[in-house]
Amino acid sequence: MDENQCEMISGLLKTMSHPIRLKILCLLREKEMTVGEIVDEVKTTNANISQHLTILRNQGVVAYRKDANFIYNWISDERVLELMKNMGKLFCN
Amino acid sequence: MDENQCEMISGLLKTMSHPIRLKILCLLREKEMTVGEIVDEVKTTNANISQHLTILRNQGVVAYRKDANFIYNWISDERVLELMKNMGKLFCN
DNA sequence: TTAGTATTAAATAATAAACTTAAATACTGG
DNA sequence: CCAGTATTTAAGTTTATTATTTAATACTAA
Repeated sequence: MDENQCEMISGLLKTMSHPIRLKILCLLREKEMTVGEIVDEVKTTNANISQHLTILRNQGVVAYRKDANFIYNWISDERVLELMKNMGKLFCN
Repeated sequence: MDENQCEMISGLLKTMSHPIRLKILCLLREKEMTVGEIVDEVKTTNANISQHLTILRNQGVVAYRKDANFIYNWISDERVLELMKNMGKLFCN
């Protein structure tokens, strides 16, 4: 883990470390979800979720597609999925 | 990963996500180090390192022992070591 | 085209985290 | 005890992050 990799990973961890964003990633582990569905699961405003989704997208963790009025989101980085799985094993047993 | 676990893990990730703190954890993977040795490796002030070490200790990630004038630090949470190893595998190959 | 739903954007306000500096504490060896 | 080294603490300032509010955009169905 050299200097650049350290920077890169700390950026990723920062993105993942907000409770709302981690919750979103948890939800998206199973299946893709629309913004509205996420709002229903996470206790905050629509605008707030939208902002957190923007951060996740900018980090390259979440991708999205449009369909009619809805925007579907999913975890686009396979490594992040693996990392979540590993954290689950280590800290949730 | 329930609500509480989510909170707990996001706290841990937040602690790990600062570049200086992640660097410190990287250094401590190999062996325990004194504060001064860490300062020599990381480009910032003594006080700054001390503050970051306090955060790592409060999170329960790093433990320390005193020996004469020196304070030796090491990673006390085996799961964090595992997590670092996993991140290395996923993002540094 | 209009009303309605879903989502984003922009600006501000509130909160938290970080760095800097200077002073304090803790220990050692003489 | 004193001088020197290692480390921490506290206070102040700066910077970054988060939440809130309001307005805007994009699409759909009637």
